[in-house]
Amino acid sequence: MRSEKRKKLEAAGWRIGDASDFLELTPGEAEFVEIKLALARRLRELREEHEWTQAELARRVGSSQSRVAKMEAADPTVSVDLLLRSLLAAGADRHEVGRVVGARRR
Amino acid sequence: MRSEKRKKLEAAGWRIGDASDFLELTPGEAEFVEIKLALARRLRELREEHEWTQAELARRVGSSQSRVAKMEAADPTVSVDLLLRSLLAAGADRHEVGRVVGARRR
DNA sequence: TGTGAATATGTCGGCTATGACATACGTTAG
DNA sequence: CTAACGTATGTCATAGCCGACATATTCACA
Repeated sequence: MRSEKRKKLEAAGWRIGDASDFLELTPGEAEFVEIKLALARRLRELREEHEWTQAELARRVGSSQSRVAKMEAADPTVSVDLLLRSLLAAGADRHEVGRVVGARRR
Repeated sequence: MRSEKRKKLEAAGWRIGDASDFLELTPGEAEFVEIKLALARRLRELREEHEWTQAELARRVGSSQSRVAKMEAADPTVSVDLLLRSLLAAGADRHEVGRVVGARRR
């Protein structure tokens, strides 16, 4: 499996091979990336709990299978807005989203 | 003061006078708007606690005074991404953001 | 092995959120 | 009153996210 560090850097919009491999994120940037990762993980969990395909979730959200795949991968082109809307469409409520955002590593 | 109902509709991207005055939001849409409003409220609180002007916060976020004003007003053109980044730049951590997102009316 | 379903990845035109700027409004002090 | 400061509102060009689509990859099962 790919390293957590690498995953976070890619979620932050970086690509391996960039000179930025050695750059650090500010605390705020790091927190932002972790929040996105947590939302993405929970989205996949919820989808699987419902036994929906990505295409099925996409239909419910009004999006596409490829974008759902990118959401679950915390792709840098995916906004928190879309992750949030998708989580809510997948049945999460405010309280659960807050729990996901605030939780330390699962 | 403007009614809460109206504030939510405007945050959802609607304008008074629209025929959509009578439309309802789906539960997910309503939750989404409430989350945005909660984040916006907390951002203003944090800024005021620091005794920063909107311009000062804008400088720290890398944005502009007008956009900070729009954030705090939960303007429909501001993303949750930007609200999140701003909250983190204002000193909130993951846990606090989660608390804000998940909390019922303040 | 092959074959189909699910998921991942890459790309693209269109739309939207963005920072910047101008300017209006509100408040407080002189 | 006026001036200074903070905040609100409107507009604009551009960057970035969007759904959609094509295609590659992975997986399950026979």
